[in-house]
Amino acid sequence: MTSPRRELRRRQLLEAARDVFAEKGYVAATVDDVVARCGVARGTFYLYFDDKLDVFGALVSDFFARVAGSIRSIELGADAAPPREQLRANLARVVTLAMDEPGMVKIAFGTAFGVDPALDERLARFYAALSTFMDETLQTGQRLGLVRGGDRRLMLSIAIGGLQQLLRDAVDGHVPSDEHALVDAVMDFLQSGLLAH
Amino acid sequence: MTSPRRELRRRQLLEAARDVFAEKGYVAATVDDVVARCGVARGTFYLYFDDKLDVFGALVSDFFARVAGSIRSIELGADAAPPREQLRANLARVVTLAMDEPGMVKIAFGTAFGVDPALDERLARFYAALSTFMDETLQTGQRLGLVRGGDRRLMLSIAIGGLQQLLRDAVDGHVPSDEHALVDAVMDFLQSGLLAH
Amino acid sequence: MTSPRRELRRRQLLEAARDVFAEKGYVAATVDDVVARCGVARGTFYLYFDDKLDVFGALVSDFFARVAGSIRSIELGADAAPPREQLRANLARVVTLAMDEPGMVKIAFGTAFGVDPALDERLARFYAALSTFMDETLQTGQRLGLVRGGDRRLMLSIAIGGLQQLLRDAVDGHVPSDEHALVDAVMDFLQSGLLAH
Amino acid sequence: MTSPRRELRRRQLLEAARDVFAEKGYVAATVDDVVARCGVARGTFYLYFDDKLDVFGALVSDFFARVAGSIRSIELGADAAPPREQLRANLARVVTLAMDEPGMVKIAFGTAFGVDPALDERLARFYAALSTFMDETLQTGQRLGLVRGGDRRLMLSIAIGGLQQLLRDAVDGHVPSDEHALVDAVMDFLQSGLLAH
DNA sequence: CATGAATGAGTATTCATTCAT
DNA sequence: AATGAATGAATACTCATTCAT
Repeated sequence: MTSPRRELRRRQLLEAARDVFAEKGYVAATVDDVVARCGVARGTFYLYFDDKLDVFGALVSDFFARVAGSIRSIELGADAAPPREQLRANLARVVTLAMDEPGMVKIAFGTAFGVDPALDERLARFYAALSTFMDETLQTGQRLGLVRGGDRRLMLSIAIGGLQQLLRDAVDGHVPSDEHALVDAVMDFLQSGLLAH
Repeated sequence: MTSPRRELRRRQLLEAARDVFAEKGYVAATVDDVVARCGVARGTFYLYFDDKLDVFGALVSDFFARVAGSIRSIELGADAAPPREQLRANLARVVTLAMDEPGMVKIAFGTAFGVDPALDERLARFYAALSTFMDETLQTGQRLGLVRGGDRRLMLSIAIGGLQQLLRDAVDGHVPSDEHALVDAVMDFLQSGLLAH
Repeated sequence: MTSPRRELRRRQLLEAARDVFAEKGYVAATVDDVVARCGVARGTFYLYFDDKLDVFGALVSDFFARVAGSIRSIELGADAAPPREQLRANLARVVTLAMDEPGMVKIAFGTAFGVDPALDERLARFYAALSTFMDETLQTGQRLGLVRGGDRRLMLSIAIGGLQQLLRDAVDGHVPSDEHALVDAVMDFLQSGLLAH
Repeated sequence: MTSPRRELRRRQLLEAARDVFAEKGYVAATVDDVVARCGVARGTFYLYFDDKLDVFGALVSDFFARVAGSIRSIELGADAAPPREQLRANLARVVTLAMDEPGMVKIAFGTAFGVDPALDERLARFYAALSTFMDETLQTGQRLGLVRGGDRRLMLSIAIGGLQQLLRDAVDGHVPSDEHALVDAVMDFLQSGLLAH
């Protein structure tokens, strides 16, 4: 059904779209840009995707899936690593993934609402899924006394926003993109905040 | 030069633009939407602004100025309030401002990059200014031992990103928008991070 | 509200559209053709009409209204002309109208179903209105003994189809377009059919 | 030359095309629709037909041939049936054919002019052929005193248009499609027109 | 000051047709 | 014979901006 040739072309288009979106943003990017980068004709694009939003969705949903897939549940067994180490390892995987896919970081975290209602809905779904997932994690953490008390929604909003911005800035070269340093910075923030004690 | 009448009309247009941008986003918003909301003709818009980007710039630069203006330097004199209280007071003023101008929060923090190179540059300038301003504050804080050590750019990226997201979520109704609760949440984060001790 | 200038331009566009539709048919006609014939820019068209279908609708509904408006009810008063004369006069007015607007005859009677669902609906509404109107007339005629008995729907289908085709052929030059001859031909058909007695 | 297998496939494609054209109209119908209904690949279509217009032509010319073939010349021999009966029999055969092929009625009588110049020409040729054929019949009828006098082109235009419309309406369900009733309606019209005597 | 008619560049999308496999 | 991937011409529609009145 999906011949290897077809699969290859699809992948080519996805990569081209990713690069174009990352460079010019979703709105400014044209289907023409994408096919030109692929060296195929305009119509070819529509053999693989319904429209511009469809590629965007494919790109973002795949990226979010990989992000989610890189996060492991914190194990509490006697022979498991300390929770804080597991958390750091999760963070490290996410950071690595992000640094490996700078384009996707720009796309997934830099595409604003309000451009296209259909796009909005799509992004909202992704964020909601991510949020729910993280909320459950946090809830468990609180129950186990690993996470301090407080309104989880507020804590999450700040934490996710902070991580997003850090990754975005790293990708844009505004802050150093050394993975270890990034992970440390986040861990420090999560452990101690910003102020001296 | 600027008759009061002219000033009034300009302000009307600015408010209309703010509302339209907040509702539909910069890209989807049309000059037509703006003038329709004002009850003036298409051409009138161009008597007050160079183009669409010009209103956007006026809106955002004014907002950033007000944000910056609401922040007071931390005083260390013997009869000054404790630094932490001053920090909280600053935060409170920013949060109040943001909750008073939900539209501007959406616009300033929710406008996508990549829509228009000129717009990108404009937004980048504002963020750079904000970042520089905060960096100086942080630097002072570190020198005085009020802020823990660490790479300030990383710390700032996380803190600013976290605050932005929190304000955005509050404005969008994703998290409760009680000002006191928001301030507390940020203060807690700055003081203790997320993890239990 | 509708300035005379605006009204003029609208009329120009309507006439251009009518000519283009008549020459190339609804499908083959492009908005470009229409504006080119008017010497205005592409966008101007959309200041006056929602889209291609909108002009078509305006054209056809106006034409049907004029056709309907040219038909007078048959008067039966003592001092009224004989019904057959009144019928002939009605027919003559319709034929005159049609010969004055050959383009509209082509458009109204030569645009097929199946091109565009929205178009279909529009045409169907017009035909339904015409049919209802004629049916009532026929019903009255039967009651008064002026029209022979029989299934009115079938009689109408044949009569309307016959008249339509005659007008179309006259407009296309397939049959002579002398108005008097056309009226006579239809009257003869209505009175005696085709076969000798 | 034409293997039975090839012939079979061709027939499949023709029927699929007929159904698709009847459902969506010539313009809206796509080659894709046709091959999809056949379960063959896009390219296969072009192994049997030059292009879209070619199938249309094959369909319509075949249908017109069958219509023409169902009409017998009026015999005048002493032992022949009365001419009026022969006329009715011809009519009955045409109506039966039409009701057996509702799709073809829609296609042949319901395809718009102006879609494609080549298609226009093709349809015009068919109508011209039908018209010539009928004209000769009518001429004979007039010579024999079976048909009343008058301009044959006008009479034909009305009669053909009336029959076409009746068949179309029957096929579309706008009028009852009982074959006997349809034939009677046409015969009545040909014999007596519409008005009472 | 204000108007609003006019402009025209810019883009997503469809689909008949070809051709290498 | 058959496939189906690829082509690319063709078109409707939007909207920021200008300018004559």
